[in-house]
Amino acid sequence: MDNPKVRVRYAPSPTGMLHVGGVRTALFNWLFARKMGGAYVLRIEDTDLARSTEESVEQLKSSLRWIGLDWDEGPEIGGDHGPYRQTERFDLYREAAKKLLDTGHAYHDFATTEELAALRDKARTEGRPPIYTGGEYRDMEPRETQNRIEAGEPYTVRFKTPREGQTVVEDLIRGPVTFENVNIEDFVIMKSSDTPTYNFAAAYDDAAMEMSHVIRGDDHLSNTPRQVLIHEALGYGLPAFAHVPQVLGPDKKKLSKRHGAASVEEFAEQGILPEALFNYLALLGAGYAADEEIFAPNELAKRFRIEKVSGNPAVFDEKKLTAINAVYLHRQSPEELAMLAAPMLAESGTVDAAELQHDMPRLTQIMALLKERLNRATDIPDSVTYFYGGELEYDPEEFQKQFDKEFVKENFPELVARLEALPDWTEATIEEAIRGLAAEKEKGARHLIHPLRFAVTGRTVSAGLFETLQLLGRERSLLRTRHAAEKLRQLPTQ
RNA sequence: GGCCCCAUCGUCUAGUGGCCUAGGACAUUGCCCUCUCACGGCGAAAACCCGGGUUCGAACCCCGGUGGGGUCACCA
Repeated sequence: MDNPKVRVRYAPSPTGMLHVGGVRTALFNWLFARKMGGAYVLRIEDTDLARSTEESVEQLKSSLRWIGLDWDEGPEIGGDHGPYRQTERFDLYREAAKKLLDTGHAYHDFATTEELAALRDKARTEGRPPIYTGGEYRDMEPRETQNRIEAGEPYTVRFKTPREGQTVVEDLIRGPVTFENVNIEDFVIMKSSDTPTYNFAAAYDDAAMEMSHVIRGDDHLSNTPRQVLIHEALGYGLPAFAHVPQVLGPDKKKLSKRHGAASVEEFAEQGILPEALFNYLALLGAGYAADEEIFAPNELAKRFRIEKVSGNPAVFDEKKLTAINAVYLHRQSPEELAMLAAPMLAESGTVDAAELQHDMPRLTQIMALLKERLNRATDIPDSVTYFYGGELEYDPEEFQKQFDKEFVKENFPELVARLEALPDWTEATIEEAIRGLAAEKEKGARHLIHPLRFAVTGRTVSAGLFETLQLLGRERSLLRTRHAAEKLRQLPTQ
């Protein structure tokens, strides 16, 4: 389904980290472009000189790449419709503004910020909507305008919005959305600094870059009639619009930092795999059939249908993200997980870097044993600690709970002895020793297994005890069981 | 407040007038498996916001209300 005419874009403003809401719209654009065989372009909307930073641009790009949303045209890649940063397109906007001025679609406005604020206040107190229609400037004599400009009076350029009629936004997700023109004020297109406003730059660029579809957050829906007006005034055709709903926090408010993790980087730090975030976000409100939900990017793209995207806002559910992440984690091979784990272990200081170096095979075996139990990559360091190091510290209370039993006191030393006497240290021989002893004493094996597990891992939960013991190794296992047996002797007899 | 959008289990959703005694997934929970945990298997509880229409028949269509969200800048 190749369609070179299909062109979509993700157009973030580099004023912070890439937000999950942002990735999701980027994701929908990417999915749509892939599905249609069109182009997905990245455009940086950095016209707000005060808030845009180079650091954000870099973060944006790396976050996008991390999750796998590579762009076909844009910064670093180039393309036929560049430049792709709005700060590099100022001349184009000035030219377009001039065209609008010349054709009577825009005018110079000399009202000061203070005057405008006063007007708004007045309207508000009178209970009228504060819609600015240019006053004396809207239809000022060209001569007069010229004089003021030459006198050095500051001005903005405003769009001359029709005072009657309506503007209809044809939205792929919501159908036609109608706006009365009287409710749209004469908005600024060029600031007094001779730089464009968002609405103007975005509309111009979408036209100039020949976007066929504009897929973006629905917080832009109320801006859209203005952009439609600009397209029409400039004489360009309209792209199709699709406004996707916001991503909300559990309190149904727009998702933000105070809901915990909200940026792509934070999720990465919290042990979320890129493919898991990708999959989860794609599912969120995209209207895929619900029978299955683990899909690779290309599969997601194949099934994507923009008109199926739900119109209602979706609550971001970390639990479900974690569940999907667990699926992806479990699918990794032990080798891949070991590669993932090694740097984490070294960094957290759980394991000596040198030891890791020469013992990747063992780490791999450990990961094979543990992977079913992982939910997030960040679970790894804590879950492997007891596979390394020597004697363990025991929580006194739990120790008592595990060992202060008649049967354990009587038989644990014997268990230790039998383990020590084992000719081969394998899962099978270990199991046989333990079960054998339990059988002789006519007790369930669990009466030995639980205290042994605690002795050897310092925990009450772990993977299967026999395989764990084997992987722990004879030395370490015996060191710890002896240590535990020693402590057991010191337990006060009551 | 004006304008705009939205409304099915706690959450994401399926559903486009009869197939719905409303399906799935996550979360919750019972049981089974079992050396604990996890996995897996089998169950349970859990929703069509309200009120009017239209229709032989509405979760699905229309209107109103209510609720939630967005937006009202020389920010994007």
